[in-house]
Amino acid sequence: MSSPPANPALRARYDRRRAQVVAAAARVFAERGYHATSMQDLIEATGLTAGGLYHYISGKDALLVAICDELMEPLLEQAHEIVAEPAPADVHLRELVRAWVAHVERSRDHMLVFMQERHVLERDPRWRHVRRQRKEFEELLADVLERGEREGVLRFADRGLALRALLGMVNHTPQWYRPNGRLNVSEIADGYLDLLCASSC
Amino acid sequence: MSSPPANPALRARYDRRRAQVVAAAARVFAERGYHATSMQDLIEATGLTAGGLYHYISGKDALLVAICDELMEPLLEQAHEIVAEPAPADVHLRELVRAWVAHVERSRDHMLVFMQERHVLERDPRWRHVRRQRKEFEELLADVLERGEREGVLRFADRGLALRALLGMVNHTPQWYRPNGRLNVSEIADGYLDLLCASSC
DNA sequence: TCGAAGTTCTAGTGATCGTTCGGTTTTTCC
DNA sequence: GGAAAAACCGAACGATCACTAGAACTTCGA
Repeated sequence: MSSPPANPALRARYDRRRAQVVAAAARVFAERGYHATSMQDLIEATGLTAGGLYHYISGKDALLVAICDELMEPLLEQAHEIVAEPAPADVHLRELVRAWVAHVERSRDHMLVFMQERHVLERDPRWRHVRRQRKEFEELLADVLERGEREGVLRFADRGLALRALLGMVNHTPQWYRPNGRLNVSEIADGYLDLLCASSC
Repeated sequence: MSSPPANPALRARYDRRRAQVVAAAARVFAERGYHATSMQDLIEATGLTAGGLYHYISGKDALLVAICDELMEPLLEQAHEIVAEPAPADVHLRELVRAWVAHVERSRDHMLVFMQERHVLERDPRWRHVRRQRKEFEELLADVLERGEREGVLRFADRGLALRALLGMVNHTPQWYRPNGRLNVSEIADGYLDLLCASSC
């Protein structure tokens, strides 16, 4: 991989092209899996050749990191904005889940890759920051659930299990969600919330 | 791979050894992922050598199929026994989820592999029967939910979404479940059911 | 129009992949 | 104890893997 161009205008074009490469990689990784995808597959998906592809990335694993970053950074930023607003915990929870499920629509491939290659990310020390992002999001959720009970606006038979169930439900969504399906993303998010706190909120 | 011994006693020993090989493969696949695991990894995990390993399996993919079969066949059998008993649908559902979650404890590695390599199984025509088994189990669950509403013992805001949520919750369980953890498998199963039908059963 | 910067291509590299096969050791059974 | 069956070994095989070097082409500013 060469360094990106210094000229700002050219840099913008470089970034745009690189984003196309990452998006194509996300599509193929989501379909075939990261390890099952060869550079040849990526070459065909991008329309480039080997050398051209390596002009934009340092290696196959850099693509995986880029995909995870593109997923988690905007989600985390959005999440922090939500909980920064003064509001009761149940409102925060609803907005968090809606933003999260909305990501299924916006970045379905990214989420599928992130879930599918979880074990890769969990083990490699190079990808500690991806692990930290996931952990940060889950802790943010856990805090909201805990605060909800303290504020009296949420109640769970078992808060820990409720968190795990929520993570399971939402993270499983990209496996079956189809655009123009029967339910849109806010209906799905609200449906999950109804299940999670049918007895409280 | 050579054919298994004809002699029944020797055949039993052969099968036992082969089961050990499959179990070792499940452990490594669950940790590293199917494609990321090399035959060298499996050789080290089994304590055999390349030739010895291929005495029991026809190839790497046969191990994946064996793992999925070991998971789905007993689960499906158990599920059919449960719904064959005369009982209301809510009872069937509870027993189904309990049996299912119990599989997390019994075959955690198998479940992790089955979930992680879902995309492999979904695409390859050789593994149609594994897909059919998964589909059969999900349809069995769907039938119980539908019957529960018809019988008036279950009620869901959205039955389709409830099924998807249940699949997400349970299939996500092996990601966080630890033996000797705070909750045992029936507590987990009942917790899921409380979430799923807090307003009905 | 010319040189520089940026982009893409071609033709490979060594390493590692899953797998094979002839041979050796161990076990079984009469 | 001896022959046959079974279990296991390990040095290879060809294929494919991720990746690279260097040249060719394109785009851009002056």
